[in-house]
Amino acid sequence: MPVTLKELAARASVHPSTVSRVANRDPKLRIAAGTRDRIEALLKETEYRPNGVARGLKLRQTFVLAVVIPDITNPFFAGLFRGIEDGTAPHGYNVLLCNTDGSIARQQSHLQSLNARRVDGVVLASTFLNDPAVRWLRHQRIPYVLVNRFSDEGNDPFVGSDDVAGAYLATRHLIELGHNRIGHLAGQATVSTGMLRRRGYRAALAAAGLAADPELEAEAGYAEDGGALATQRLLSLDNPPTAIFAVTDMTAIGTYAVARRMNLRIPQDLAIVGYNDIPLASRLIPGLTTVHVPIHEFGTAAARILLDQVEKGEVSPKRVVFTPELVVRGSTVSDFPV
Amino acid sequence: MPVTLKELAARASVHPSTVSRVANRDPKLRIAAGTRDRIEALLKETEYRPNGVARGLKLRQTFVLAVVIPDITNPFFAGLFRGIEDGTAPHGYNVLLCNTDGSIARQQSHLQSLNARRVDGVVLASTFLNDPAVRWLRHQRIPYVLVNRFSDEGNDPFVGSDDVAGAYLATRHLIELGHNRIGHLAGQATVSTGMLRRRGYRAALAAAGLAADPELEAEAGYAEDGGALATQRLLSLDNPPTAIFAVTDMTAIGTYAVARRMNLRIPQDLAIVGYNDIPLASRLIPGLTTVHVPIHEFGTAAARILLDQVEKGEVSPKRVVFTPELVVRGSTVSDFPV
DNA sequence: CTGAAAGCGCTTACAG
DNA sequence: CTGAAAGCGCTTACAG
Repeated sequence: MPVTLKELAARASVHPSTVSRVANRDPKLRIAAGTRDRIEALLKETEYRPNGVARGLKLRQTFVLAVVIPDITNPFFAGLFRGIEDGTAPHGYNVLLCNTDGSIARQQSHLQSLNARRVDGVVLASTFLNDPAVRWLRHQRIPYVLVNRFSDEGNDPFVGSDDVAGAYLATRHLIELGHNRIGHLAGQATVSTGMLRRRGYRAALAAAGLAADPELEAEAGYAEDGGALATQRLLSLDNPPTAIFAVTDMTAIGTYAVARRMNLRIPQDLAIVGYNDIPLASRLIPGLTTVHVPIHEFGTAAARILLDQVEKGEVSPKRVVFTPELVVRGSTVSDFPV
Repeated sequence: MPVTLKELAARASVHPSTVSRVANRDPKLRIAAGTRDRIEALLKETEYRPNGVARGLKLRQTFVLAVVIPDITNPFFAGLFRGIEDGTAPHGYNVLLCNTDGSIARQQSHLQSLNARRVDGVVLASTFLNDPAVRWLRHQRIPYVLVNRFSDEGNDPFVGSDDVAGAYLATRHLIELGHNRIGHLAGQATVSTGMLRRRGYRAALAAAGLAADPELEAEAGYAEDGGALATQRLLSLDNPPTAIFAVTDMTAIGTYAVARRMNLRIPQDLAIVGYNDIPLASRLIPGLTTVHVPIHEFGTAAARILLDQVEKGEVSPKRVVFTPELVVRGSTVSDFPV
């Protein structure tokens, strides 16, 4: 058992409150130099650190935050987590990690548990459109920030990228390369990134005077498996696409797997563009052309917004929206240098 | 502010202790059926959940665990974390994630902070040989389990694989393919996996009657960068290796990058074997031959050991050591099917 | 200048 | 069968 304030007070023959004030360097504490020295020596000797649980109860602040994401094995979320940890650890916070696997039920059960633990704030990166969980967070007055995906247009603290613009860039790039049958591996229509990237894809087609063909849009989700299945569907069309824009890099990796199985050359037989620029994207062969977003900065920006709420009680929703950039690699341009 | 026991008690005209007993389904509580119904209705209506902080203070159990790892962006640790979460969430625990980036100082500062928070237990996957932090955990009587790496031979709760055997398998595989200049990208000598995999590598050479050449062992660490640098060193030898056994898959990925830059064909010009079989290994082109360990099971096994200590107070150190298996892919065998 | 007290929200051994 | 009390370990407004 670690030492308590009471024990220390007994050993120093002072009141526990005095030890507490010395330990917390209370600036308005006037105390005899000898007493202070005695207490400080004791503090050092015993390596006293206040019990965080008791402190949390009294102060109504736990210095614990939580990150709720679909899946940490997706490199996007691993990078995001690092950004959040890097942004909050210097301020004395620890971070709980909760994976939902995209399940609404698991998300809600995690949030309830986090609320019972009185975490100081939540980073939510697994939200979907019109998410009741977000209303619930608001209602419970739990500080939160949404990352990457939003729930309702405009009203929540949010960090993300301009998904329409990013998808537009990706699609226009393929058009400029001469493709006119461009498939889209779409995210879920119930998720903002899915909806907006699809919108950007369509907008780029329209701007180029290409007709939108519903057959070329295949719901694929955000993981490799879904990407592979949807790719197969697109490639088995009578008039298959020559290029694919995938809603995320992980989805695009599913396309790589199918292309390989079918002996299709990338990009000669099938060009591919992803989204996010996870570290893995540049390691694929050929490298994956993708829309770069600053993943780590998503995390640090979210950390800042959350800490502003927790520590300064800022109420006004803040939004940080990064401008995405196209990164061209070998999956769209065949003579791309290694 | 969430509702408290006291408020509920006032509304139900009973004592808070009675509400507490109903909420906790105290089996030895005798109570008038009407009173119980009234209280239960209130509990449901208000969605009462006891304040976890207060509960933790009273019960001396927080239902919070912590995972300390080098870096969550390394897929090995992401998979490990999922195993731990999957093994502990059903029991009502949440898990704090702490990254050390291999820094001893950060590891120690994290552990101190976790101790102050009174986490119920710690999974430590960032330990090195003779780690004072492990002695400290023992001394503080914080339940813990080491994963993948151990600190002192034999005495701590531990989950890992037989590193010597795994490295032996990897090296023997290269020998059987006819290689006799086999380089080793070694982990740190201060980390058990580094030490033991090097030992297995040497043992396989010796068993085949091949002389160990110190020049062929290059300290590379556990990340891509170190792997790339060490590979360059090996390949610039007068008599460079024709094959490389890397201490981890991530290290091996550094070798891929160098091979690509130098226009070396894998495996014809340079064969490569990794360790861990992270999901990425099979996605590389060619696929990475590697030593498979059950990453997710590392996590669930560690969870079980930790929970046994926390909930049953088991003291005897438990060790779970998995037998690694070689997975052959295209990085060592050129006609390996896709 | 320092101490005593109250209280954060629970749980549970003890009374009645 | 239910209630009252103590106490987990802190912090801080208030007394003296």
